[in-house]
Amino acid sequence: MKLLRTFYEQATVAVARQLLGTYLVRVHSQGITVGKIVETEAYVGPDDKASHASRGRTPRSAIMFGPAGYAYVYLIYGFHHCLNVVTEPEGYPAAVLIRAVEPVEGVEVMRARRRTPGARSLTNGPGKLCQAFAIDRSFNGADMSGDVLFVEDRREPPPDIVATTRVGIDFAGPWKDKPWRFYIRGHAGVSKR
DNA sequence: CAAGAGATCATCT
DNA sequence: GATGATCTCTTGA
Repeated sequence: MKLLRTFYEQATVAVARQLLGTYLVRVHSQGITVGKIVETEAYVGPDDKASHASRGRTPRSAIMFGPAGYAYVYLIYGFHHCLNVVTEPEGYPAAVLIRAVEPVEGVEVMRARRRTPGARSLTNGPGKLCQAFAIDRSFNGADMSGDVLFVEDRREPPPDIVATTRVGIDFAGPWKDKPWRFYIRGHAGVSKR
């Protein structure tokens, strides 16, 4: 079953944890790609110094202030796109970054879009999975309850979750120590242990 | 296997 | 004008 707005309106950390073990689906004319979500990070509220929303509402961060269930996609380091889903009620800026998935369907399409053919490194990082799933800035603001990009809950038993600190945010002061990165314990598709 | 450099641009100051 | 919610390749052990 497809995850809808009511799911994403929950507390961000709860959404980040519950997304583990669900399936990211991308419908494209080249073929459908599906990946099991194995790693996420939560960016929570106006005070989280690691979050793009910590400097208030800007043209870029405005989407995080909006209603839940929409995609927030941005370009980082001039090269890579990162995919987030906006969470919590409208007016409260928060989102979940999808950091890694395990390729499930459409592996050949993913391989064609990626540089390295190594199956294990196709989608084990936020920039990598965006490339493999053909997700770019045109998806910023896209409705993730729609038919092109969405998440499916296939009702599997909940995974064993590891909570640890987020990656690449050393500048965030006390907020860098928040245990808001989550991944499935022991899973090979995680970007970093 | 680990560490480091370089690539490159939208966004905010 | 500075800087990143990263990735890949190269180097050296």
